[in-house]
Order: sequence, then C-alpha cells, then structure tokens
Amino acid sequence: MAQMTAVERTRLPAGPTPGALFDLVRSGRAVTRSALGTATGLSRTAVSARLDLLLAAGLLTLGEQVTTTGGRPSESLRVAAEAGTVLALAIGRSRHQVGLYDLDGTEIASDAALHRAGSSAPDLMPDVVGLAVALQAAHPGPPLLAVGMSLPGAVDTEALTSVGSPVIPGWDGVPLRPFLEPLGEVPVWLGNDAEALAHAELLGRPDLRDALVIKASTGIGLAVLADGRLVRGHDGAAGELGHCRVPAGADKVCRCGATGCLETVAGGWALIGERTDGLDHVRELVALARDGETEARAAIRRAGQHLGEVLAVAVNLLNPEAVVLGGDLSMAFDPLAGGVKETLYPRTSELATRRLRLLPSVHGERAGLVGCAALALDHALAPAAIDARLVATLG
Amino acid sequence: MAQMTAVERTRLPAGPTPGALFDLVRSGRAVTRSALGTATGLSRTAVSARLDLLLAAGLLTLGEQVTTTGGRPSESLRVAAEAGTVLALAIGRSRHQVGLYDLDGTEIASDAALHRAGSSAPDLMPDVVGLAVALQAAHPGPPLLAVGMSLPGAVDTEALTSVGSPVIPGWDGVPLRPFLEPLGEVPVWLGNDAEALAHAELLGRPDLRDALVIKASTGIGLAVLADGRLVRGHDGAAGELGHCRVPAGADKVCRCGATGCLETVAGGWALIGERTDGLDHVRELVALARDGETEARAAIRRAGQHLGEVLAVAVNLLNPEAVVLGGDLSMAFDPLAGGVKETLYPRTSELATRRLRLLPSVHGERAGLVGCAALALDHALAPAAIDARLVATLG
DNA sequence: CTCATTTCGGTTTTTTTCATACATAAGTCG
DNA sequence: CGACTTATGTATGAAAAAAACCGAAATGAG
Repeated sequence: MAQMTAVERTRLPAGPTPGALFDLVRSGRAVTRSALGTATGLSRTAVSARLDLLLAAGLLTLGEQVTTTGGRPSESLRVAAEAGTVLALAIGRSRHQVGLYDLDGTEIASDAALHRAGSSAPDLMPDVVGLAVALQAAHPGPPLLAVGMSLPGAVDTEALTSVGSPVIPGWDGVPLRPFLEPLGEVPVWLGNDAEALAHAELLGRPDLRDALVIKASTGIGLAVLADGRLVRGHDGAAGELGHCRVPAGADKVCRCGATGCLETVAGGWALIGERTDGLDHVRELVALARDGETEARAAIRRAGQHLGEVLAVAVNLLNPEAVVLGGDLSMAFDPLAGGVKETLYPRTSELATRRLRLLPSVHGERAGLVGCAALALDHALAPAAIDARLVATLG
Repeated sequence: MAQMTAVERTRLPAGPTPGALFDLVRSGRAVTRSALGTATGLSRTAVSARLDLLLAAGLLTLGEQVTTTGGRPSESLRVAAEAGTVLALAIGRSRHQVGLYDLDGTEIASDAALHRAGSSAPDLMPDVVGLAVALQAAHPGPPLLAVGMSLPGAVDTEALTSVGSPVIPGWDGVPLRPFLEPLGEVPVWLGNDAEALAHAELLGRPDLRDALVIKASTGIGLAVLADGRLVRGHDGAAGELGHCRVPAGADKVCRCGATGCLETVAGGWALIGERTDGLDHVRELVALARDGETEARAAIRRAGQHLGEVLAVAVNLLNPEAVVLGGDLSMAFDPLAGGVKETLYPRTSELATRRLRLLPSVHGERAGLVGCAALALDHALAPAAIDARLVATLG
C-alpha cells in the first residue's frame, strides 16, 4: 500500500537523495538501514522511503545476514549486481580488450585481440565493437547501462573523440559515437588509459584520496588524483608525463616530434628499441625481466630512474599519499619501483615522502579493462544517474 | 509576524540551505530572489523563507540598482559588509603585514612592519598580534569573525603550526594559537603564503578553475588549483616548487640543505646573492629592474627561465588554464614572464599550452594580505559556517 | 496621462515529507 | 524460557515547500 503511493509520486525526496543512499551502499560506507540513518542524519522513516524506491526499482537488493551484537540483526543492503551490465572497451596501441561486467564490478566475460599498431579509428572501431556485440550475444542477460572506453592520450569526453594526440594517428578528432551505434542508445564514457587505471585503483582502494597513478607501457601516462577526484585539466590534457623533458633524453627524438621527452629513455618503445634482438612489445621485455634476464631488469631499472626524476617534481607539487605503478612495465614491479625510488626520494622534500607509498596497481594485467568498467560504473551508478533513473521509472 | 515564527523555529530548512543561498549571493552567481529560485530549483516561498533568516541575522542586506526589462525590478541582495570584520595576518621572512577587512573584502585599515629575518615564533608573534590589536582598537566596529594567517612553507591547519619547514627555524611545530589569545575566541585559519595568494586570486577571478599560482619572492612557492579547489596534498605539503631540482643548480647548495634546488638559481635570496652590491631584499632588485637596470632585468629573466623549466612539468601534468605569477619577483612581470615563456612553451605539449594564459596576480603587492583576508572570509562565510551562525542566533 | 503588460514579491492554502511515537520482529544472553 | 537488545514497519502530527492568489512597481503603447 505504501509501495503504491510511492510509485505514484512523481517528485523525488529532497536533501539526501536516494542516489546518495545508493552511493553509501555501493561504497560500503553504510550498508544497513540504521547505518544509513546515522550517516545521512535522516530518520528511519525517511531512509525507508528512499530505500523502498531503490528496492522497487531493483537497484538494490537485500544482502545476507549481518553479525548482531545481541539484538535483532539488521538487513544488509547491496547493489543489485544483476540489474544491469556495463561494457568495457580498452583500446591500446597494439591490443584491444573488451569485457562485460555486472553492476558489482564482477567480470561476466571478456575477450581481447591484437591489432596492427597505428590502425585508424575507422579501421579498428568496427572490430572492437564487433567483439563487444559478440560478447553481449554470447551472454544474454540484463540490459546494458553504460559503456566505458579508454584510449591512449588526451580525449574529449564530450565530443567522444581523441584530441591532439600525435601518438595514435587516424584517431585525432574522429567522433567515435557513430561506431558505437551497434551497441544501442547507451551512454558512453571515454577516458584516457591512465584515467581508467585510476578508476580501477579507486575500485580496489576506495579510501585513496591523493595519488599519482602511472601507466608505464609503450608510452608513459599519468592520472592525478587530488582529494579523491580525478584532475582532468582545462582541456582534458592533464597527465602528460611521458613528454616531460629529462636531461638524459636531450639528444633523443621522441615519437611526438620533440626532443628529450621522458619517453625517449623510459617509454616501452624506446626500451625495446635499445635492444638488438628486435623485440616487438614491452611485454616481451617484461617477460624476460621476470625470467631473470639481467639486461632486461637493468633496462627497466634505468627507466624507473628516469621516471623517478619527473615524478619527483610531481610529488613535490602534489604531496600524494601514494604513487601507483601500473601498465605493462609495472608487471616487473621490483626493478621499476627500485629505479623510481633511487631518484625520487633524493629529489623530494622529506615531508612529502615521509608517508609516501609506492604501490603496484591492484588489478595488475587486467587493470586497464577493469578501469574501463569502473569508469562506466562510476558514471552509471553516480547519485545523480541513480536519481534520474528513478524519476524515469516512476514518471 | 512571519518573522516571529521564523525566529522561533530551531531547525534549519533542509536541501539548499540558507548558507548555500548566501554563497550564491556572495559569489555573484545569483543576487535576486528569482535568480536564486532558478539557481536552486526552490520555489519563491522557500527562497524567501531562507532569505528572511539571512536578512534577520543581518548577514545579507538589500542592494540597490537592478536593470529591469519591463516589469517590476527585482531587489538585489548583497553581503552585509558591515556585519563583521576579519583580520589578515601575513607573515613573511622579513616583513609582516596585518589588515582589517569587512565582509565584502574591502580593506578598512592595514599596517606593516619589518622584522629581523629568522625571528622565531615566540619573538615575532607578540609583535604581529600587537599590531593587529592596535588596528582593531583604532577602528572599532562590528565583531571580528575570523582570522586568516599565512606563513611561508608547509603548515598544519589543524594544529595551527608550521611543519617541517627548514626555511623558518623557530617556528616548526610551535603551536600558534596561544599567541593569538589577545584577539579573543575567534576561529583562526592558517595557510601557507602561496595558498593565500591563490585565495586572493580566486577573489579577483572567481571563475578560475585550474591554475598554478606562483609566489616568487625570497623563496619560491606554488599553489595548485584543480577544478576550483586548492590541492593541499596528503600532509599539507603540496606546492614545494622551490625545491624541485633543476640542472643549472646542480652544484649549488640550497638553504634547505640539498643541492640543485630551483631556489638556488631562481629564488630571491640567490638572486641578490649573485650581486656584488649587497642588496638586502629581492624587492630592491625588483625596484632596480623596474628602473630599467639591465643586469637586474636579465637576472630576473634568467630566474623566469629556470622557473619555466619546472613549471613545464607542472603544466604537462595538470593542464591548467592559467599560470598566475605573484610574489615580489612578479612585480617585475615582463622580464619574469618573458623568461618563463622561453622555457615553458618549448617543453610542454601543444594541447596543454594552446589556451594557457600567463597572468600577473590581481592584487599585486597587496595580494598576500588580501589572500589572508580571503582565506578568513572563505571559511567564515562558507555555507556551513553561515548555517552554524544561523542556528546559533536562532537557538 | 491612462492603462495594459510584465515581472517581482508577499500571503494563504494545500500537499508533501519528515520525525516522533508506538508496535512488532528477530535475534542474544542468563 | 523469558528478559533484553537492536532493527524495522506503521500511524500521527508537525513542519516545510509548492501552488495559487494578490498586490506592487516598473515599462511602454495609445
């Protein structure tokens, strides 16, 4: 009966909105009715009213038992993982991965394929989307709520396109939305690869507030997390770590056309270029390093040293609590982190590094794809999005 | 009559709180009742209820002129400048300034004095506070609502003390609240000098979202503004620009004990150290430069070049819309900015600098003091503080 | 100059929402 | 098993906000 009147109303409760409660549940900060009450300051009545909406819409479900301290156990709430899916599309320079995730962030299925480095958007996008469509078809289920997608380099999240990236020709300024048409009328969120990595990191460490998330692979990118928020910059071009100048690269020409970029001495493409055995990809170099090949380990260590030089400035500037190393190169964490430490610590203020931690990315090899899923989930399940979804189902 | 019931109630309206409306008025985003209605989504009734509280508490007053488009002109609202004052205390290495400001940010009076560089907190603080007390006594008026204070180096805003700063010995870890007792039971907000500068900048350019605010004086500091918020870092130690390493300083020992810091080639203390005429302070060097002395201008230009090298990394990383040059050195804006440009632009990505502006700080010589006032005002007039003040007057 | 028009803002009425109070459910502990 | 503790559903009353209504203050057309 109360359910009926709830469904009939057209406006959403004010103040702490249902979406805000949903977010508390999703982040795990409050998962019971009473915890939600104390967290929001709302009365049980008001909390229940909002939860009724969320439960009726199928966005939340009742979880299992909760440990009790002598009284009636509270019902725990959790995100209805099966209420929808999101699609993750991680596009790299030579490889693309697609993954289907539920609302919990649990992977339902994923696939990956290699492509020719330098493939243009019109060449590659149909393949990527085809893979995604096939994945969806093979795993029919709840509706697709959002797509999260990552590209190397700077992106324009509004126009859904890569911008000013000399690194992936054939993509710059090409609107990508048309290619995504086979997926239906679904919102698409685009980020660059380092940003996606940061989202994955936040999924695994929700309490991270200030961090630098590095993606060290063929190129070198970075995402800045300040007070829990991703810094995108005025043109969405923040995080250009790879093309900062380092003295050691002074006479080396970068693929961006400039001279002296960090990438020329620490980028994956430069590292394999230094070898005489014609490796195809950094991953092969990392594999050698993990097998114990001395020269590969030394090369990665040197890359870490150069990376540390530039990171020192970033650490002095932003005083993060953690530097997260991700990307293919970070799979050889010890030599890379070792090199970073050698140059980072001597060049930073004691105060800024006293509590600084150097961490490997939580999701390792899958971080890029998980990050795209997290990107989609963070937008699709944002408080405002949840509220919008509620008014849509109620109106 | 409606006024009476308003005063009698004890709880504040929910949703968009009176403090939120106050903030819209203060920032100028909405200064009429109807504008506030459309900005918040509240009905005119709800807006009026909140405004009644704010007007009754004397925090807002009715303004005058409003352009009308054929209908009844709306009453404009403005912050009741005379409802209180804030005190600004800007403590530098060799000079301290105090200022009394109204809630509009208009200066009522100010004073300044030189002190021996290296004075300890117990030595200096009584003088500073004494100056402030004298200023208050000379200009009796509305009650003091907050104190904004700035120090060079990293600060602990909670403990109200300087932290880990090798630059101002005799301050590190000394709690400053006891010294401020003569000012009464007033909230005190501490920031570092560059932070204060950023607050002053935001006062003059409220639409600034992403910027680097430089304080180039005896030392070199920086404040990072990301998405309109100040980045303080995990330990409040963000902004250590002056002690980033530059190649040119490789063999020069910094006052922090390290070698190769930016300050050794671009800090004010280093610039006057290079001179043979025994200048006492950068301000004298700047005065010479403004008078056209070639060598002084060249020195400042070289400092700008070194500054630009480090800024290049920061710009690549954060993609700000503006780099604001403040501090004593920036009073010689042309040579400093010229030097910065020479090294900054060639070392940054085209995308990050396409729309980048290099600006002088809005308040010039007074920016430090204005920044302290802005720091106090931003906290004293924050939505939450306004709401707290309302419940205090109503309860 | 008068009057329609437009927009603003105060007042009253009605609806909605929330908190308090009460009742009930579901466990633990002695 | 019953006292106790905690959690949640259900009514009732109070408060706040929106809607409707009305007066006020300007412009501009005739």
